[in-house]
Amino acid sequence: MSVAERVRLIDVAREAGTSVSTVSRALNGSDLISPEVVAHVRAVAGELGYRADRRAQEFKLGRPLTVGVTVPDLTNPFFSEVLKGLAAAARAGGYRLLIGESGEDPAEELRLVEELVDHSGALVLCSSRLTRAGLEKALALPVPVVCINRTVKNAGVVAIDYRAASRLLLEHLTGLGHRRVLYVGGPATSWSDGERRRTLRRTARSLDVTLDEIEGGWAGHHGYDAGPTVLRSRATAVITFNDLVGVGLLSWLLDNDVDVPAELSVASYDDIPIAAYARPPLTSLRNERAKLGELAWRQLTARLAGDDWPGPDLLAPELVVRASTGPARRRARIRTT
Amino acid sequence: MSVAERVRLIDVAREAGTSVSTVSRALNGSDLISPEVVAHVRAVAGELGYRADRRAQEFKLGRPLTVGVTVPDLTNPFFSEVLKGLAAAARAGGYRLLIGESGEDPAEELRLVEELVDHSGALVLCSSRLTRAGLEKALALPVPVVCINRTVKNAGVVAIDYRAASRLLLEHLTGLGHRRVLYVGGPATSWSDGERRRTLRRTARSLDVTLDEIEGGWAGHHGYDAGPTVLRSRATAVITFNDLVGVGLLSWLLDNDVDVPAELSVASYDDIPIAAYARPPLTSLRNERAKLGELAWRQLTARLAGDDWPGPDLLAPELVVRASTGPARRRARIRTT
DNA sequence: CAACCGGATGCAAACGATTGCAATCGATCG
DNA sequence: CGATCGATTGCAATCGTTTGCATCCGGTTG
Repeated sequence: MSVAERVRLIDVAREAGTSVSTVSRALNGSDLISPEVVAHVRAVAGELGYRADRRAQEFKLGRPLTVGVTVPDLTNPFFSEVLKGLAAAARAGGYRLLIGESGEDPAEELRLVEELVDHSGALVLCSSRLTRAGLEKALALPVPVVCINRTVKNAGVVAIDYRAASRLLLEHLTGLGHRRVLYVGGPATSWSDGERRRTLRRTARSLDVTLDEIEGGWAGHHGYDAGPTVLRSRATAVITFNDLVGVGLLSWLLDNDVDVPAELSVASYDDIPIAAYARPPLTSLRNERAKLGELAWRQLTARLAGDDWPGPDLLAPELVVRASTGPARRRARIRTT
Repeated sequence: MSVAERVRLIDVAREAGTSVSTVSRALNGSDLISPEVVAHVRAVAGELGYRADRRAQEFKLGRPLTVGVTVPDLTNPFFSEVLKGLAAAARAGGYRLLIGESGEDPAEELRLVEELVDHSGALVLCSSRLTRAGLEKALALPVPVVCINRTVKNAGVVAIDYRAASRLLLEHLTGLGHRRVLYVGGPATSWSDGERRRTLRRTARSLDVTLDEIEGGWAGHHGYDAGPTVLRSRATAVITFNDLVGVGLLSWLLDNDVDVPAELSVASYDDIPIAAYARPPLTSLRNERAKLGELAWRQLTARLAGDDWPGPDLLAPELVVRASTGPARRRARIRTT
């Protein structure tokens, strides 16, 4: 049963007693063919279980119906949801998604891009970790490129408005009386980490808040491992690169009897589902990730239609306040671990 | 810059002063061509930035270098990690992955399968939610199909050994003195939920444990929403369909001052990363998800090489005991919420 | 009645790559 | 010195589909 012979156009033509051109036109809904013939051909095709060979089709038509996408990490819900939105939009437009995961590695991402471009008519780079030089190379490829969460010239750009995001976070914290805040950073290759730092610094200055920064990463264990350093710092509130890091940090703090938020407030970016189920539930910045994917598709279709790139789309986030942030207090004691 | 003209084989041939056949052979490493010509052609191709048109290549070769995969939900880390393993293995074999998400919907999955098969030379159905009839249809398609976490005839099968899994869980709980256990189920369309139930019942019987079952789902909120029902039950331990549900349930229990594990033990399947960061950390069954993907690829290559399907691959899980399970106690009180 | 017309259909040429086979060349051998 | 041989290279067919153009047909018109 499995691995049967493929039915081709010519088989349908023979069975229907017509030529391949007629069959092709009938199936593709050309108005050059008489209705009876169309009906007959359709019937025969259905009977024989004909399915067009998409490879031959795409080859002949020359225009690939596939969009290549890269993400740093498939297991991060942020990226999965962007993909969800993008996939839905692309599918509605008759396109398919070829997904590649770079594993947070710029070199691997470049390899991936070169591979994907051979199969796709367009490229979407989600939170690209490429170096500047790598990005140049990608943009020189003979297909349109959209970047999600990375601004770049001569490409489509869809990003979260980190300026607004950082302002929301810091205003929330200063409103609670915090004057000293620690940022636990993300991967050095991440453009959005850079943006978070830049906008946090700038906003901190304007709000007269002292901002400290340490290195972190993108996953739960990065947050957990940052625990001791966080505890030693003199900040009364912590902002983490994303919720995974935030949840990891919370876990360490609870393991070490630090009362959140009484002793230390924690807040983060992204608001992925587990943020709500963390202990204590994590204050975070909600963003419409699926919409990022949708907008990327919109930019792409505009470009594929021959227009110039529209301007960058910026998505404003929304602060979801939960129990992990509270009024600033004097730190109970300086501990060492 | 963007959207430049494609360089074709004939352009390289012209520039190099040879024929297309020579160029093709030179680039593909045929030993029929003299080394100097190979070097020259390679140089010219590089200079011109030639990249083979994969559509033409695949078309001509007839064998698609793409594998279609369906998953119910991209945001579930379980599936992402299976994809990771599969993608890595496929890539190493020179294949690409076309990924489709069904959104836990059997009808959508069927549409997806029919779409993917047109673009792929093989199909991997990950935790397929297809109905029996739908699955029959998929298996009748002219490509080999591998099912992950679903057993079926005339297809490759890779699955987690739920019999062993359920035994590990229940033995752990009975070892702690639990005699009445509640299972919070998953989606009705899930084969693996059925397996979990079946093996739990069977093992419960042999261990003389009373097993109750309620309906649940696949996501955190399903666990959270099950909270009241769980609390009303007379069980001293709960097993949830997966960690997302488990974490959601834990969150509800903590919100409602139920002491875990003193009053109620909670354990689960899958051991995704957040299980370790939950409060309390969740006892769960670790499985090698990436390996599931790898094995699926192995089955596929065997089949593509013309062999029969090898037998099913079963992966034994391992119990990771954390703080969410503890000795059974008399329930403090029956509460109503 | 011949010329014409337009709708319906078939013929054949593409698309870009691979590959069996024939052609070419210089060198070797009898 | 001509035949032969092996190593290279080019010619041309091919994959399945789409599509411009020619063809064919019956019916209408002058």
